[in-house]
Amino acid sequence: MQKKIISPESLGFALREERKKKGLNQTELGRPVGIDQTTVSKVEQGKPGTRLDTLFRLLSTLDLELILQPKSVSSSTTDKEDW
Amino acid sequence: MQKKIISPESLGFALREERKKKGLNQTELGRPVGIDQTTVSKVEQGKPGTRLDTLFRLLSTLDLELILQPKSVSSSTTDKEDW
DNA sequence: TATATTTATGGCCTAATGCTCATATAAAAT
DNA sequence: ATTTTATATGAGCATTAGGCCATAAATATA
Repeated sequence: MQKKIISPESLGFALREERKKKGLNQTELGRPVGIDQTTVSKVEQGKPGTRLDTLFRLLSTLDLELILQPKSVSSSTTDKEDW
Repeated sequence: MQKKIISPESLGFALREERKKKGLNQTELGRPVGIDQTTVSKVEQGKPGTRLDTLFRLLSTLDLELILQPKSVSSSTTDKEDW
């Protein structure tokens, strides 16, 4: 249902999962927001230099949002079989 | 308690609030993680080009984490008087 | 109001993003 | 096995982040 993001790597991994869940390839994910396939690839691999605007554009295509909260307020499940 | 982040601007704004809440100035926030005051300033102003690694380093100083979730699952309060 | 502290800007510099195109590698399908 | 599709990687190029230094502008405090 929700996924804790603590690094560029975990972000990339979560994004990839969501993309697949939506049945998109990297090209289809990036195209509507003007992001190249090569860039999507790097983001999903967790390149730390990825820029915020790139991230937010991908999030909009995936209908995802970020929540900022104090560390470990997340009760919820053990992180498997989420959304 | 938690804050919805939909853009670099809202992120910057939220970070600034948290920093102040912790009684830190921009220099003190960035120093432990090797980030310059000028950079912190730009992040808080919502520069879209801010890099992910910069963000995560600031988050660690502030003891904050990001949650990735489908759009508007957030029930919670109307966004005033949060954490 | 004067002084101190904090934040915003600008220049200079190096390194890295992200784009386009091309291609290698991997995975999937026939 | 062969062909298609998807992902990863590399080169060249323009743009920019972010460090450092200096300083202007804005806030806070005496």
